[in-house]
Amino acid sequence: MPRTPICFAHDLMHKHAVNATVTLRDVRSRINLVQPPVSNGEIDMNGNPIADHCDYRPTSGHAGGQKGDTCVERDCFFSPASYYASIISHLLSQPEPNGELDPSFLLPSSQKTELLFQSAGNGTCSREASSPSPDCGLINSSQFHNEHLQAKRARVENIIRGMSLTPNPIVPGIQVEGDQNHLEKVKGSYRENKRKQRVPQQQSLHDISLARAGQNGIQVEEYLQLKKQLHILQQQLKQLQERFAQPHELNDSSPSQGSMEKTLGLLKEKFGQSLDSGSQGVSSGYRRDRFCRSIPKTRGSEWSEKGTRTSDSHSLTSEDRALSEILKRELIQVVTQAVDSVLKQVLPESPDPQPHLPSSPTVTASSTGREFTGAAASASSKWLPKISSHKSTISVATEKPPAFPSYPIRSKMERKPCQVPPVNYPLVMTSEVQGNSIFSQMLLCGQNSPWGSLSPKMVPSPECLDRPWRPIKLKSSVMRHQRCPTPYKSAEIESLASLPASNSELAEMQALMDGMYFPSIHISFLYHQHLASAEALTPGHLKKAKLMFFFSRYPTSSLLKTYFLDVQFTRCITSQLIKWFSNFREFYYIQMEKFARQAVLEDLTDPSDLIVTRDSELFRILNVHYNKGNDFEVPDGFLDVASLTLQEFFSAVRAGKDSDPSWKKPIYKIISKLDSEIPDAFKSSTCPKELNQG
DNA sequence: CGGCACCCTG
DNA sequence: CAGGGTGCCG
Repeated sequence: MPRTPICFAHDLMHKHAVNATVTLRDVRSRINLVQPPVSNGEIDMNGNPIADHCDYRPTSGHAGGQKGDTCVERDCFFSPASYYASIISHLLSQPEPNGELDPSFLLPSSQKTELLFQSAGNGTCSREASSPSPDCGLINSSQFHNEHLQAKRARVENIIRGMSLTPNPIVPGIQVEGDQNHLEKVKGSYRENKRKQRVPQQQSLHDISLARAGQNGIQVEEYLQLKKQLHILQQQLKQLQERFAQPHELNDSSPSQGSMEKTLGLLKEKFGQSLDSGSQGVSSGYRRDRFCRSIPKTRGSEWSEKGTRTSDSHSLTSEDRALSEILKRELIQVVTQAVDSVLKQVLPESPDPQPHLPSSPTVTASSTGREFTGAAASASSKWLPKISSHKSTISVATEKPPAFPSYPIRSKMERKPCQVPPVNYPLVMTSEVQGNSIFSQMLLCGQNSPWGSLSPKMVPSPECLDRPWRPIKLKSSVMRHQRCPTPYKSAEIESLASLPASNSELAEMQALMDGMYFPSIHISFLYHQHLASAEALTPGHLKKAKLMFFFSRYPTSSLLKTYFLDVQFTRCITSQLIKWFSNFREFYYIQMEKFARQAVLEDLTDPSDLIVTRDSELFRILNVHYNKGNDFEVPDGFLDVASLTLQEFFSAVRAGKDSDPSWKKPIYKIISKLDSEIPDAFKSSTCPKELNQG
């Protein structure tokens, strides 16, 4: 019987839920035209008419033909051209040796949207509003705090000594010259760094915040105050960086008093000088040099997590490395927290979970499984920040290729350009932290659990919950998005550094520094955190793994390591995680086989009739298994993989291949190639907010 | 041999 | 979901 040829375009599909959705939906629609659908007799789930501009072609030879590994054809063209033109141009500009697509270019990821947005802005980073009056930071606070510093010196020495063996800290890199020792290391991640450091990002936060401030009627002073705080934080970050860098530079000799003196002198210098942006070249040349020198050695390792983890470790013990990593994360976390705090205040009217989608059709996940009109934004919306774009057309297209001409999304999806902050990144903090003085709060934290509360990688394991220094709850998944650079990276902070600091803020900074200088508490705390995080996998990890299964059926152990950063991977833990996924697959394949056999019994002939939709029983079973509570929106890509799996099983069973004891292996091989990229949000232990609720 | 995947069992 | 067994692979 003549079949409708199908174009699966799987290389796009399985990596990009949105695209895949369109393709399969389209396919399904066509199938529905040819013959009634298997289960539910309605038309296309979206109620859309059948688009007819996809050039279908026979694909996988299900009906007995031999099937290659790829099993799909890859050419599928839609209109309008605007979207696909960009795809094509991307393809042309991104020659991949293996012919694989860059998974990032279709997904409506934060990165993409952000790129769009950034390209919409102008590229300058200096703004008048960022250069307020430079005369409010002239207090000589070294005098003010001299005694205090003296008193702290011993402790500072102590921590410096303690950190003398720690590897290179993380510092937002700016330049790499002038440090041959670390040049090689930096090279590896330089590309990524460059990408993260792009000026437009600074621009975006800056302008956006400014625009918001103005729009919302927030007083300029208030805004500037916040910026000042950011500035202070940044200064403190620099101090930390230098503090890390110094022991490294002097690692031949003992962490000397000289190092200490330098650091303290630096501190004094900063406190004692205006931080006038315009004139910092003179007064801060020394600092800047030092800062920049410290960058190459510090930047390389953690901001690009992959592959560099071990690069800085020749002479370090694993414990030192672990401590270093933890410290690095804390730094990132603090910056993130500060930015969140500022944004929260600058954007006070956006506590609404989806404030910039007021009339968006993406509002609900379909509990019934039936597609909602906003399916476009559904697939990744929970995980990837939606940063609106001036070019709403492209933004929409990114989220869903306009393969459905009648899709009424465009007008509804338009957003105000100023509504940029990615609200899908929770800005959830306790009220304490939301207070105006985040530094005081940080200090406050420091008394019990300095920084520990900010650890992004701590899963609240039972042991942790009982710790006296139990962290205040602070969630921010802004951090650690390797492939989704948020607009709030250190570059932004840097851009705000041209602000003068007030006396009180300097005092706060001092206090903060003091808080950080409790070495004994601090170090032991970090070690405890580290050890605690290593012990076992928790139910939260299991749930996370299950959700990850929607994206990856065959994760490698190395991939798992990158997504379970709060787990210290022993052989046992690794095996357990691997085993989990093995169990997941087992259940998955059992269901697939079951339904495939059922379809065979029902005398279905065309494998392509077997489409797993959200309202199919098979999906329901899978969803219950992997997504109990239905609090995570299953990506469409999973439906596609499930459909293909089902079809493969169906074809095999129908062809009688199941008489072969190893008849499933070819299917496994096929499915194993359909893993898609797991959203970066999973890298954060706080990422899927659903995980923390359950 | 270790690591991994699959299978079977409880 | 974990344990244990088997088989494959580098």
